Amino acid sequence: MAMTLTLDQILAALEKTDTLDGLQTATEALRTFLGVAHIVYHWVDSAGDQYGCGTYSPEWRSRYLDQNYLRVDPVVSGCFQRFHPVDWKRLDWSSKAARALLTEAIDHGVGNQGFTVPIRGPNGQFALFTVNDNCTDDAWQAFTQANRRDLILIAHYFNQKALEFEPGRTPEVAQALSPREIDAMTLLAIGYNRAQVADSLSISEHTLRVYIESARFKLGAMNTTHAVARALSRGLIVV
Amino acid sequence: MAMTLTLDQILAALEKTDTLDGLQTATEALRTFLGVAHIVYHWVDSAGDQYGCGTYSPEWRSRYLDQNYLRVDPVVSGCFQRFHPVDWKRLDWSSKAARALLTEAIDHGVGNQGFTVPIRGPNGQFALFTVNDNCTDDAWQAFTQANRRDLILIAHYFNQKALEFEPGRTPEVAQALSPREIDAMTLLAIGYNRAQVADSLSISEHTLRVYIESARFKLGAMNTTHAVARALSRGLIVV
DNA sequence: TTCCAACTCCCCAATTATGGTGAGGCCCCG
DNA sequence: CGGGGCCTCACCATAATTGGGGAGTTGGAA
Repeated sequence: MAMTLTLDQILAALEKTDTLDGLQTATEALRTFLGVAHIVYHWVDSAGDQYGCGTYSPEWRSRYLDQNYLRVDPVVSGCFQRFHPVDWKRLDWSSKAARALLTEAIDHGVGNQGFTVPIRGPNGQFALFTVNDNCTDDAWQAFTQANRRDLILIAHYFNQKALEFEPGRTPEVAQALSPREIDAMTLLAIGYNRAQVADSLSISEHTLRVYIESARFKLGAMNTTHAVARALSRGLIVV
Repeated sequence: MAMTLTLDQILAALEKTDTLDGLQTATEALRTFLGVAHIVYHWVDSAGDQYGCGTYSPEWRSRYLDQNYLRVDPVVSGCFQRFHPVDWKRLDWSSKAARALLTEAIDHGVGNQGFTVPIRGPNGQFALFTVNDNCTDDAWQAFTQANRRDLILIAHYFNQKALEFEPGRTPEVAQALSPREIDAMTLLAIGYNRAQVADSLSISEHTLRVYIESARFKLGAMNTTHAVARALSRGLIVV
């Protein structure tokens, strides 16, 4: 079968997709198009849920979830700290857990080469788009250099599509924090206690409490630490 | 002068840029290349700091900063809640302040059409990449449709460059937390109090305290909330 | 104009977190 | 085989946070 698929066609197909299964199909098509072993789109959810579509074997996928490899995967933590796409070779595999993960992944047919594009959306949404293959370093570098831009674009479109499917993504957005609440959360996040925060904001500690409590309410948080964590992971404050 | 500039050349120039002025130059070149009135890259910092390079008039730029228009600009708030690029016409201009802003912007030569790409980086970094022009709706739609992908890519490269200039963005190598410390931080970040965390981990609350304190020490944090915030923003835990 | 959200201030009592100190067992690496 | 990090447990006293009340001002939106 001749290769007639183009990037344009794939992106157009993505735009027309109206089910999650559509993403799965697009992923398969993409693999053929790019000529790599695997393509994975992986949404790392703030609630610890994960959604992904891709071409990894079901065994590996469930193994990854069961073992909570998310916690030790250098691809996840490495990409979380970076903006630009990353070649797996450039990540930190020094920890034993990480090396064990890699070995096991290769055993599951993941391939020895990988390239992952981090993607971020509103409310601290974070996702990964990965391609990988089994080949030499040189071949892989040539591939990633040649396709870098397309991969960035594809990752972008995948995420856009995935966000459209996300249920209840919009309602939470409405609850923005007021300026004072943001101030309070920010100062708490940098380690100030209530007395220090109140002092920094030149308000009474009593007033501060009102802000903290209303922020907690808006964020659906059970306590201050929770509220700050949510504000952070939703990108409402930055430290 | 013939138009010989290509997207490749601009992106290559961006990659070679090694000063902030370089971004300014690239912005100007880009305007010529795309044939629009203005190009602006705008980094919106949560602390209220803003960095931008672009082709808006200095008057408008300082006016925008002085008046703290960031707080009322529908482009900013609208893009903050979206993942995909946005045409200014699709934003919410219903508030009086927003309409006043738009009128004033047009008076300052900003143009009646705009298209903005939101971009997000690690640690909640948020930036905008905007093109705008003075033309009809039809012409503008044709332009944005034709250049959408390039604009996404350019925005991406601009942000990558800008992040490289950011001081202290590649800070001390985050000291890793032990598995138990990660457990503790994670459970605290999802709102559990110490009793609940200890219960979840099936350890005594006394033991838990040891983890929290050692995590706090490793993270250089002043209190639990601070420690959780740091663990989150360093990507050591994902909530 | 009227309403609402945001900002500001206050008390009391109960609950929770923290600081300081100490100690035993386990496993890995040099 | 010893040092170091990790996991586990405990007490005491103090500091900090939280829950549940109530109340007045202001500025923008319907």
